[in-house]
Amino acid sequence: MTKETQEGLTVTKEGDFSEWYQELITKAELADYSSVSGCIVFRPRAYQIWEKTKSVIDKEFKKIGIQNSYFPLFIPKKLLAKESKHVEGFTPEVAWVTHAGSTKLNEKLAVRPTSEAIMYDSYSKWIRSHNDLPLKLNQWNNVVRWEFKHPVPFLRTREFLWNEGHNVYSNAKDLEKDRKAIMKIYQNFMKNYMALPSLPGKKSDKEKFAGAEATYSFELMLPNGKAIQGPDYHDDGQNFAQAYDINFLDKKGNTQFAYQSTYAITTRMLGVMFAIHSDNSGLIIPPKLAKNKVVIVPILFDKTKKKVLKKAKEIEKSLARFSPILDEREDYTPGWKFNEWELKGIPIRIEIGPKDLKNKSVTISKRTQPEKNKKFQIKISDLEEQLPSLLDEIQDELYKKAKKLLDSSKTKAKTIAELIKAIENKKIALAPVCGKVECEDIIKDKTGGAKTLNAPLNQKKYAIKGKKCLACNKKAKYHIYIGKSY
RNA sequence: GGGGCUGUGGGGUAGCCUGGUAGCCUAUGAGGUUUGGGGCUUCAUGACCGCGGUUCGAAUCCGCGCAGCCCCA
Repeated sequence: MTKETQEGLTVTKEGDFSEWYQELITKAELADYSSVSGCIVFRPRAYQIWEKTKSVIDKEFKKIGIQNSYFPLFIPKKLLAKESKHVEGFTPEVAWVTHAGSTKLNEKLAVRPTSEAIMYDSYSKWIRSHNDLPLKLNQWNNVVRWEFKHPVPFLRTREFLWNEGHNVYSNAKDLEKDRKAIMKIYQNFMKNYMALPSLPGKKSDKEKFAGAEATYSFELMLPNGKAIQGPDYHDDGQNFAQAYDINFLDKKGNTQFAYQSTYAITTRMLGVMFAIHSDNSGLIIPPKLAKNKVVIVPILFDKTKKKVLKKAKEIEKSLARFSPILDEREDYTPGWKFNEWELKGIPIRIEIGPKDLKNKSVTISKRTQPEKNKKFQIKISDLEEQLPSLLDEIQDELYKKAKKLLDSSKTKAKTIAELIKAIENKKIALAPVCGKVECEDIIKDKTGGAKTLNAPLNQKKYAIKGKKCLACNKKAKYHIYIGKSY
């Protein structure tokens, strides 16, 4: 039980989204600013969600043969420089270690912005024959990218936590299967645990990962009309294998370069989830990710205190599998406690007072409907049995609400004028493009900063024949979502 | 990359223009009274971002630094 208490939020989600988000994060005790600019403290309430995220996804990874490992935090300069596009992509935001004490290092060390360079150095030693493949290694770690845009807790931090998976195959076909399996794991996690719908798709050449052949991503929609990228998957083809000399002897005795993939989900997703689900009373988290699914608030009057408290403790015990919090503090009024636990996002509140005792029931309030007139009664004898379906109901409501937000944000644009209008309306638009980098620059310029998000994977659904690129008016090659992005 | 604004107890603010006692709300600790949607009350704790300058005297004026926010590219 926390000892700290907090005031509620002072601005609304609709009125001032960024101020609301900042207050939500600090007042619900999810994160705090640290003395290092751009680096936050992940407080227990947020970190436990990350732990759950890790454990769910980790289990799925292991089912398809991905093993965990750990590689050094530091990367020698010469290793990082091996793949030219890769190093170009990251150079501006790499933090360097140049000294040990007062001694200057012979070769400066990068703090990993991602671990391709250090991992593939080992991979090239380990992989000799087709019998060594596939190799599927993951690490749950931290990386540092010294961005200069202003940092936002979870959404843009200079140090963040993630999984970085790096798989190696002997052929492109296996890589394709790999992509489908991994994207499914991410998508299922977002949908079933985070209660978040997302748009899977392929990035344009301009927006793809530095060094990759192709990048696949899940795009989500924040309540302020900005798209944000969720987990991603990179098809590296043979690019890194060539740069880091990862080759093997195939069955016929020929030397071949390996095919590789990298994939990640980061702590940014926590921020996306907090932002999408929460309301003006504070944090809302899906029950499946909430550690304490229930809070019990006893209503204590002098005369009935003992009886009420005794029953409350019985209930606490019987609901142990939901990790209930029993808020017995006597120096706070029930109203205070209601507000506080709403701010902190406990999915279900159980009130028990003398009136409830008489009826052998408790008063229930769902976090998704905090209004006083939405409370209802449940018999104490039915409570344990009914809680799971109540929790499912909340999980479901959250998903549906998020789906509505996403669906209502989507539109289509055939011309640049339509696109400009869509962007002004804070929407993302599916538009036909030719795929040239210059056209993306035109789009960015004319829309005041919108960029391509990703192209739906099922392109057949959107006939491209006869359509023209909305930037250059030449033949379009595919449809892609365009919007302002975080 | 360019421009603007702001740093006051743990959080939010007043005071700054016009230099002289740092006020309020909240939180925290102890007590009393209360308790079905942020109750009342007593006492206590706790702050001028850093460095330098001007001055008898600086939160206040000036310079530099650091940090944060906003707008534009």
